Amino acid sequence: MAGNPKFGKRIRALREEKKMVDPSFSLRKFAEKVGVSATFISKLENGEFDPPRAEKIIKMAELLGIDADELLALAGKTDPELDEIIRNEPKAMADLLRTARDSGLTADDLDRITRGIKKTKP
Amino acid sequence: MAGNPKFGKRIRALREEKKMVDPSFSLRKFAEKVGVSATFISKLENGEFDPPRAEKIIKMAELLGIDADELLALAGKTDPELDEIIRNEPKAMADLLRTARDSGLTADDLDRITRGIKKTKP
DNA sequence: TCGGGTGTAAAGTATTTAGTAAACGTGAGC
DNA sequence: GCTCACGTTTACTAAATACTTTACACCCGA
Repeated sequence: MAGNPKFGKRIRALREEKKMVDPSFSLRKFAEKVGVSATFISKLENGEFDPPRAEKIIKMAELLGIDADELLALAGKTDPELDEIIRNEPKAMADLLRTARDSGLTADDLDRITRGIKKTKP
Repeated sequence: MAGNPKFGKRIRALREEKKMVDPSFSLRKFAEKVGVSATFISKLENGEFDPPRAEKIIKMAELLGIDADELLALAGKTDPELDEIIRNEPKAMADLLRTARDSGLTADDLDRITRGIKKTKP
């Protein structure tokens, strides 16, 4: 268990912010909502435990009102659902992703492509 | 260890094919090249062991002359490199992938997009 | 007929992952 | 000055992952 300070700090910051307006976001209550022990959240927020599995990170993102994929990325993980999508068309998807990387596509570029797909394939 | 018959059968078929022209593709020699024990390859090919980690699957694909991403998909895995690409732009990438899935894009559709990127972003 | 190479089987194991339970010190409110 | 909720610390651990070692039976050419 190496720990991930960045992830921990992010969770703590968001949770404390939420706790201001909603006291049910104490460490213990939050832990219960996520489905882990209070110890785990404490160590996690202090960067002493590694982030939990994807499923629980997604739950945390939900509770804290942030984007799950961003939080997963911060944890060094990926939504298993995305891997499944890749596995459905491995060669073409892998090619697309590597090309996107090698061409230095920005988030905006990617969004444009996504909108293009939605437009032509309703 | 549940085992994965499809993966195992694929490896065996490809290895035996290779062995026809190159005797250094015996089970033992192949195992050594991949970096695992002969037992492991035997059990793997008989669908009694789960596929090894991505790194070794990629090595197998190399040795057998097939696409690594396809083989990884057959193993129910994804090249960690692809997850890393996603993590670099998590929201936009996740959006793109889910949109591709929901719009039912085929491999050809994906290839067209990839070619489009290469054309406009040299 | 025996040494070497083939694949297979039984049993075990190191490492990693993903956490837990229980006790502890601290301050806030009654 | 008691108690209650807070976050923290110490000390583990269950289960999964990713394999290995050793020994076996079989066949082929010398």
